[in-house]
Amino acid sequence: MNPNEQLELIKNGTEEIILEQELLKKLKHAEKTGRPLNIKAGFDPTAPDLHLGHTVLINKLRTFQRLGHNILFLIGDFTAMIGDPSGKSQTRVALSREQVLENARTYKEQIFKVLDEEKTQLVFNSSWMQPLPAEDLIQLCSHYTVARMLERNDFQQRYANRQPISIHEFIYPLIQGYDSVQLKADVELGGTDQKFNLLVGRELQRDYGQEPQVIITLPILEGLDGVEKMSKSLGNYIGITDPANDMFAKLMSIPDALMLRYYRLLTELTPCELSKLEQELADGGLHPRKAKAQLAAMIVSAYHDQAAAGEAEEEFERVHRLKKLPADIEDKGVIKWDKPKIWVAHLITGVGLLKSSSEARRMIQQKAVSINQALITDINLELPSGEYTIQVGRRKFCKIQVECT
RNA sequence: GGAGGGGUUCCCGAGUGGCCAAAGGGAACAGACUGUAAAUCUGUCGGCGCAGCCUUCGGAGGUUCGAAUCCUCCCCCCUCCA
Repeated sequence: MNPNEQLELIKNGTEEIILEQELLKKLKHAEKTGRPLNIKAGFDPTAPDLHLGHTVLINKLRTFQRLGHNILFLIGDFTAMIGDPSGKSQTRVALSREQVLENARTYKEQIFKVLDEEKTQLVFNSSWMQPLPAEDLIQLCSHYTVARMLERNDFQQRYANRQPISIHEFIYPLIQGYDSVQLKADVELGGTDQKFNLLVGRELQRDYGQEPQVIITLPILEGLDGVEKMSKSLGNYIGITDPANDMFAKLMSIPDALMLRYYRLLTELTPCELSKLEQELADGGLHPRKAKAQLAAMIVSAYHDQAAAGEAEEEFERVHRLKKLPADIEDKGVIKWDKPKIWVAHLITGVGLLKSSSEARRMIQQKAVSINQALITDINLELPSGEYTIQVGRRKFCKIQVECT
């Protein structure tokens, strides 16, 4: 593929490329010399559960990989000790060597669902940061000023709002930039919230006498709520190792307004196909529910397979549209009770569907509890020995055998 | 070193002696409706076999008939000045 075509493909779905001309130049140079570009992307080893939000970037890495470039998947095990201060500021605990390696292993398992293992280089920034003498670190710090650091949006805001900023947080962008120097990165990818850090890399490379990297920022994917960015800590994520049924159901629960964005960022639809889809949705030719199910099926197929996607869709239909019991209900085994009858609330908590009998009481009052498909209305209901299928709300089910004595 | 601000139920945040299990918002959960766990509306949202009782407002004491609110000591966080 010629450099111009490559550029088009790379551009699709990106937020910003700094600078596009430089990228084109690099692509041309790579083609001429046969030396592939070094494509860098850094990940924090503290969060080894990858979710769809991460895949926006990983998919872009795959694009580069398919174009024959060299992927440097950087695990920021050294920087993890600082914890990226971008956005929220929560001091993180330093990880042990063992934990880092363990997390790295988990990363590998996950990223190679998307990337080609053979062609991906996994690097750790501790390998050059650990041995770096203090003098050199100080020297590194001299390349940047406090005023310039404070240009970064979140630092600026925190400073203005009298929120604390620790000195070591200033070092984070510097190290990230220094990683680019070490790796001689030609391109670095990151989320839009990484823009500042990525730019520091350019400046440092220049200072260290290298050709500055091109930076490509990618949109931050919103989570299931459609507002906050997808993250594990906010609980609004879809993990790429989620079971097919969960993945499908979670995708069905995104707000309609988010659908096209998910299509654009998470599937391989071309811009042309996307606009066609948008058109169909707008003129009512395509039902939003169908469009969403199709999206869900596409994504589940990518991380599981087509058969799993089909089954997940059937299951979803069964439980949520037809409101029938799911195909597989967890069997909780036997519960023994030393009285002739058991109170429903105790049964529900005993089986672990709810945490307290107060909660069970409320759920019953809200008409959310059924036993053997019959709605429970009496809060004082007591049950004798027998087998029961309990349902609380739409999503919690279990089977239990009760033995009263 | 000096001055000031603050720690409230999952989160943000009100409350400065009783009407406070604690406003409001968010999250979450449930119900209705539907096109789906979209959207919208309504409700719930510490525990307890619950019209009652018990435990909560950084920690420990104290004042009071009564404290998240007042006093004492302690712990933690932040800002400004130097």
